[in-house]
Amino acid sequence: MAVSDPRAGEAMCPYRLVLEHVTSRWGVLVLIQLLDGPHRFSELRRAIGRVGRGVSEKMLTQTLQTLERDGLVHRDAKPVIPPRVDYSLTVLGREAAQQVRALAEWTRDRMGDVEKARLAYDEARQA
Amino acid sequence: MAVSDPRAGEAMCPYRLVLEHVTSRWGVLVLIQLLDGPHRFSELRRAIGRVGRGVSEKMLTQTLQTLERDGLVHRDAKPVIPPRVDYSLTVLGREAAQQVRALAEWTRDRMGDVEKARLAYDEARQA
DNA sequence: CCGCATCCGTATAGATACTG
DNA sequence: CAGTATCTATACGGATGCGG
Repeated sequence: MAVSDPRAGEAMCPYRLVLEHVTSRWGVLVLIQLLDGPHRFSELRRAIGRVGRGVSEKMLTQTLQTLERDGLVHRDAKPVIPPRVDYSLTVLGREAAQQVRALAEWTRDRMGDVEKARLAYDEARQA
Repeated sequence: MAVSDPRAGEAMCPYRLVLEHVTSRWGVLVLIQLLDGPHRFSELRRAIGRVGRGVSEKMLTQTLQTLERDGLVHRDAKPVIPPRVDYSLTVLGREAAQQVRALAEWTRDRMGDVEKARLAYDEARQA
């Protein structure tokens, strides 16, 4: 189930579930982006879209709902027309986001080594 | 594609791809487990199985191949019968694994807050 | 026997079209 | 603009096969 329905998903060591929410494909990117400060739904979508291929509306919704239910993201829906919803990190969410960002930055810094390893790997099993 | 075929998956900012490998469902658990030291294939499978629902052989194989190709995991196949294959972290992999473990430990520590948030969330939208 | 490849069925991720 | 319904693609697990 991963990031799908916020409620689903018993029958597993509960902390692993939260870990999966935090490390999920879009969860990672949402958390990092929200470290910048609050964002509207579309802002998030656009911001994430800028790096590689973007999120679909559905996945962003699901991800946000899951993170909100876990208490990592705060949702502030203003009753105006057109609707305006702002998302931000809770204190808990900020702690998680910082760790996730550190991991993301590490990955970027080490990309060179990874590419090199991949070349070696692919070359080694060149048929 | 996530953790599937080690080679697949162009058309995306490359570091995000590595991040997905590292944070993938089984990648996380493999990396953490290998911080303990080298493990055989079956040892990994059993060790991971102990927490919640375990990995299938297929997914463990895929995960290990992907991580090996990224230069995070070292594979040492001894030409004996019955076959024995030992997996261990590379220097690069150890760096990643430590960050991942930190995140996992944070998650365990904060489970209480998460559970509380979930209760509030579920109660708030009690139909 | 163990590590791993492959085929298939199913659950879930994910894209697109639609609603208020 | 924010979110939902519907449909398709794919990740994942299970069973099977096979070489060492």
